[in-house]
Amino acid sequence: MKKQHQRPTEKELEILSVLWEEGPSTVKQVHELMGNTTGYTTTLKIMQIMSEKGLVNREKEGRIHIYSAVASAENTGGELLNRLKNMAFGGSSMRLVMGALGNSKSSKQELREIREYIEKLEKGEE
Amino acid sequence: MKKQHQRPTEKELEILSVLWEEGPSTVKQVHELMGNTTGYTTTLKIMQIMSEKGLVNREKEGRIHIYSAVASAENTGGELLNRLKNMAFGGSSMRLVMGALGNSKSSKQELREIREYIEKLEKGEE
DNA sequence: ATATTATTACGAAAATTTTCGTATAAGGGT
DNA sequence: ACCCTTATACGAAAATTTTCGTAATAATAT
Repeated sequence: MKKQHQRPTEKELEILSVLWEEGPSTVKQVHELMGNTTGYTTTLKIMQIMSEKGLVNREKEGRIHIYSAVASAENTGGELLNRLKNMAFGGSSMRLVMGALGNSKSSKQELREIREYIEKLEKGEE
Repeated sequence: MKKQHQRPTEKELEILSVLWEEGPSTVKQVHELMGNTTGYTTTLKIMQIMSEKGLVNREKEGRIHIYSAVASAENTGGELLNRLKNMAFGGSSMRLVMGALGNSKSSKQELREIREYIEKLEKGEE
């Protein structure tokens, strides 16, 4: 049995990012959305590898393949966040949130939504 | 002039993590805190490379070297968070915070602190 | 002074990731 | 049928990162 949950590499994360945003896509679509910065076969190859690793699913549709992310952005992102929390913020959610909101100035609107979300969490847990 | 702000690699981040936590340290200290999972010279080598890259400072203290992180955990972590926000959460701070607080259950105490921090942000910005 | 130990320097092997070139195959158009 | 375009397969080069072995050097102990 293959090892589950391996961390995506840099390029793999880029590709996952497109798949999360766009939903199931062909190599061509992904490649174009990444800005054609590398050769087509490079994107293809990495997506093939991702398929072998189990990071993406692959459906044959006629003569082309449609790829889709196996893990959700929330799950994969959550794991990466968790790791980053431990690496850079001493495991503190507080410090991580400060790091996330401190630099990039968020809109008042956005801040209110986040606060409301946290209030909901506070009520939810006893 | 060297390119500023290059992203640390996996291992480099591990080492930075120790330096942020412990403050300026020797190779030996870092190596032990990382759990001796690889040879001593591996840790040494990577720290030397980090020094060349400008990721760490290096002070000669007698015959040993003391390394310290150049960028703060907040800065480096903030950049990585930003990248992750774009890659996995469509650039939304809201979704990122949800990802951070959603999985790992935070204490009421922690949640209150975070909420108060956000309230402060909300007041601070016009 | 000599041996032992601790620390750094350095080069290069090993492992991983990224990139590309070329070949093969399938469709579509003429 | 024949050519042209599009898509995949595959191997291997190139680039990057990680790991280690060995040597040099300085301090410490005997």
